[in-house]
Parts: sequence; C-alpha cells; structure tokens
Amino acid sequence: MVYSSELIKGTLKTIVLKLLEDNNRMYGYEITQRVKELTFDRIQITEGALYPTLHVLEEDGLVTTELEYNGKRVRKYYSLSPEGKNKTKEKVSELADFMNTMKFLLDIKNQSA
Amino acid sequence: MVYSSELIKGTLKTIVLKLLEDNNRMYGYEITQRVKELTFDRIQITEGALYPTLHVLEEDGLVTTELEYNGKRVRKYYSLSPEGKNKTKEKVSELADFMNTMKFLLDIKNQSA
DNA sequence: CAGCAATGCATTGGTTTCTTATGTATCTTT
DNA sequence: AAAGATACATAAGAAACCAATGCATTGCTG
Repeated sequence: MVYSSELIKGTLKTIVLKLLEDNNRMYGYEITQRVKELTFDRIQITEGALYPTLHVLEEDGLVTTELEYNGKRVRKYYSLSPEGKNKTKEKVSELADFMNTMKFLLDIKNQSA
Repeated sequence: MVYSSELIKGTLKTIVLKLLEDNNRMYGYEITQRVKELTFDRIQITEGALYPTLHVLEEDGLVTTELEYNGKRVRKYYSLSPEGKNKTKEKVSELADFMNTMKFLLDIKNQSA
C-alpha cells in the first residue's frame, strides 16, 4: 500500500529537513531510498518532487551543499545550515501539532476506532 | 496560531467527508465554521477552497445535495451517499495510517520530543 | 561481454489543489 | 443606515507534486 500522493503534499519539505537533522548529511538519491525504507515502501518520493525541493531549500539558505566524487560518479551532499536547523525544529513541531489536531478531528464521535 | 496552508493540502477532502459522516448533513458555510471551532481557529477553510471541493464530491457521487430555504436565504445541504460512506472510511483510515507513519518518521533519533 | 537494473543527477509539461479576490444577495446588530 | 455576518459562487494565479524523459556511471547476470 502506497499513500495517495495528495497526502505527501505539504509534508515533503519537513520530511527532508528532519532526515538531514538526524543524519548530518545526505545526498538526494539516498533520501528517496531512506524514506522508502523507513516507511516500508508506503512513502515513495519521486525525483521530480525531491530535486526541486532540495534546490528551493538551498536557495532559501536552509541547506548547504558539497559535491563529492566516487570515481567518476558525482554525489551532491546536503547539510543543514544554522538557519536550517532552526527551521527544522519549527516545521517538525508544527507538523506534530497539526497531526494532533487532525487526530482529534478524526476521532470525534468515533472513539471506538 | 494558524497552520501553514501547505499542511491543509491533501487533507481537506477527508476532513469534509468525516464531518459529514458525523453530522448527517451540513451546508458549506457551516462546515467552515465547524472546522474553525473544532480546531480553535488553527484550521480555517476558505470558501474558495471548500466550494470547489464540495462540487467535486458531488460530481463523484460521494454526496447528495438538497436546497433549503430559510425565508429567502438558500442553504445547500450535503449528505453522504452510500459510496460516500465507504469512501469516507477509506480516506479516514488512510489518513490515520499516514499520520502514524509520519509520527514514526519524526520521532526517529528524537525520542525525547 | 552484452544487456539490464540500479545509482545519481536534472528538467519539462501537465495536473491538482489551494489562495486571493471578487461578485451577488440576505439577515442581524448597532 | 451602515457594517458585519451569513451564504452561495467563480476566476485568475501560484504552489507543489507527478510522470516522463534525458544523460551518465556502476554493478550484476546470463
């Protein structure tokens, strides 16, 4: 089972920031695989969604990048900047709060579920 | 505090379906007010978002409507169709599942939060 | 060793879904 | 009488994602 894509909207940026917070530095492809693995294939980030998101994070100064060569193959590593670390805390806390609110909404008159 | 609008994306349809499940029948404006009230103003559904969503639910056969006049003022009441009731269970259960997955993702290496 | 899958980056065109703004009309409160 | 709340609706635009494509390297498999 894979979550319908509409659910991913709005959470992708927060997921990426959180992974970078936990892992210090990661490259794009690694992020897609890590999320797939951590969610047992239920969240699959497409590259068409991830790369633009990473570029925006970079433009906004929330991450810094460094290119690294493994033989001839290039990897672009992303790390949180100090602003990125603050932003991550904000976003994660907002999302956690939002999920509590949603849980409350969904549970009303349905306590047995 | 109001949640950033990106978080609402993808959950609006499910919220509406769930409210209709709990309340049998509701009209548009009532839905915006109920959500605002239930979430202590943290989720504010705009009419520009709600009405198109309701129209789509109707086109998809998930809700039925009936116009009602209160003097000269018209209200359009929405109720779940049988298909709508099934769909609601699906969507609510998927969202609950998704939130558990997100909670797991956000908690990794951050058990103290 | 040829071919395919996986790894790794990226962009483009299109769709969905929301926001902001606007429009019309009625009812209530001050 | 004016303003705000109630109640519907649509239109233009932006944001964010998907699907598809493209390029290149590396690893595996028959």
